[in-house]
Amino acid sequence: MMKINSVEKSSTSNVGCNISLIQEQALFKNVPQNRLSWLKDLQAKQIKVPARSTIFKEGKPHDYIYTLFSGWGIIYKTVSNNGKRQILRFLLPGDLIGFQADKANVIAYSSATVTSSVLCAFSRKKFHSLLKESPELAVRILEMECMSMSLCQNHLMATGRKTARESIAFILMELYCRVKKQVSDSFCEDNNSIAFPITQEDMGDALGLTNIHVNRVVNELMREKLIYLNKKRLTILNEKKLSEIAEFSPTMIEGNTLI
Amino acid sequence: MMKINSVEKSSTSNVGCNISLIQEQALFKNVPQNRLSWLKDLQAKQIKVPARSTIFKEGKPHDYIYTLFSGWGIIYKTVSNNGKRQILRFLLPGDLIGFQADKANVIAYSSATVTSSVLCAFSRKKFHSLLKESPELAVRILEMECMSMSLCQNHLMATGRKTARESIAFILMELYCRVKKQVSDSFCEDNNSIAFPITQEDMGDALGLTNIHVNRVVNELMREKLIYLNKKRLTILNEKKLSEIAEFSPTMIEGNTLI
DNA sequence: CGACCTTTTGATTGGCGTCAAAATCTGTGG
DNA sequence: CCACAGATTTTGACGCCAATCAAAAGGTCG
Repeated sequence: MMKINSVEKSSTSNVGCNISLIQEQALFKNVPQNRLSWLKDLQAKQIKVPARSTIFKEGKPHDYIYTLFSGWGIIYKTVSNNGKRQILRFLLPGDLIGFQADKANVIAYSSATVTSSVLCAFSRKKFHSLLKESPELAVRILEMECMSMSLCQNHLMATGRKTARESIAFILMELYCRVKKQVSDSFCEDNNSIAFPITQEDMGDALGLTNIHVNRVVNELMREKLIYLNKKRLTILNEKKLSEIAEFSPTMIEGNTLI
Repeated sequence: MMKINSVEKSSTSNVGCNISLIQEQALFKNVPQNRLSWLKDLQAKQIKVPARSTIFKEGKPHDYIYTLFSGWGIIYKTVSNNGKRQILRFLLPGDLIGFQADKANVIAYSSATVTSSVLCAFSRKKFHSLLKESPELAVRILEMECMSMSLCQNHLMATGRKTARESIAFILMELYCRVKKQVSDSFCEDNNSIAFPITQEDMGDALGLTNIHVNRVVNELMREKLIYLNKKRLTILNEKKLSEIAEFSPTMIEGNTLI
């Protein structure tokens, strides 16, 4: 599995606040137009970040929260006594990054990009003060955090009580469906296929397995003609069978609206 | 590990709405007095439930959400092809139960009591409509869900990337500190000791281990004089050493206030 | 083209599961 | 208050899934 080795580069090109840009974000789906004027104060900035670079590090204070505009990312924690990495979640466009933090703005996990990505950064302080003013925003964040919680619980279930074969089938189906739902770019115009930029080592670090064992299982699934995975592209050849092995259902990634 | 076997009993004694009772709840910590009048509409009911009984079942619609007044509980999921159980979280007094649900009020996990317990039930529908009216409540729920998310992420880290010894040390420390923080009854007046009603099978089902292996590791920790676990009581004999093994820090269970 | 990722294959090891059964604890009813 | 049934803990023998170690092959990008 991946041991600690962090890349520290980030080319930031600030674009300033742009309401129409902000409105596109899943985050502000239910916030009424007249409430969006508040967002000027957030001084949102667009940031372009290269692949495999750190967004923030666990244990350090960090004054921004982000939404992912384009690209893939991860949040993860590191076991300090042996350097092993646990990926907590794969981030896709529209996802919120780094909302949870303690009183000193310290985040308990790290975040990094997988592909080159575009982030939208918000001041945490201003974001928090906005929560008071806009119940819609608070509820919207709550909806998103509930979705993240479900992902985390299913992930825990896979890691704790499923075999390598079952849990690998599970994240493949989960990521496939999340991409189909959240991303609508040229990468996924094929019918049963998505761009799949994560490595087998990433998959192992998400599921508590080694890249070597992930490789053996992935090849087994390919020999059985359930999937085809090659050159950063995943094709689901037998969605029904794979879902059965995984005990995956698309309802698992449907969010809920609270208001 | 525990395979599916559910007890279905619940002696409900409704007490009706009681504002002073509601105010005591962690849930309403920051909600101003004048906003609490809304809560009359929630028609909160107190329910006394015996040990080891089901509160709700995964996959079924359920119209109430709860706070745990007294006692211990769990939320869990079941792998349907083999009946294995994954405990997602141990519930302690003050915890919110069953907030996440889909559009049809279906909850993705089950909940059960460990000890005999007192719950406070709220109508989900009325609770949701209250979210609109009271930003304080929405933010308070958000704070609680962020805390739950942290617990889930640490739990995933333990299950995915820690050894049995490390992850068992971890949940012992986590539960010990959570009880010390959340519970202030006669059960925990001893200095390094708490009432600890869960079985070794429960611990295994939380960490993806068998009760047999949990037993071997627990006895190893006892031989090393790090803990003493007997008759549903846990004593931490060497908190420093145990925390090191677990990579546990009390900051992990400190929540944050957003407003 | 060369350095570094990432994937792949093989051999071996070990942590934890499985199976089986005894010992101990706990709660309940007579 | 004791007796008994079921739950929980404990012990031992054995097996297997996935880790580890090692190294080659294939990809990717500056």
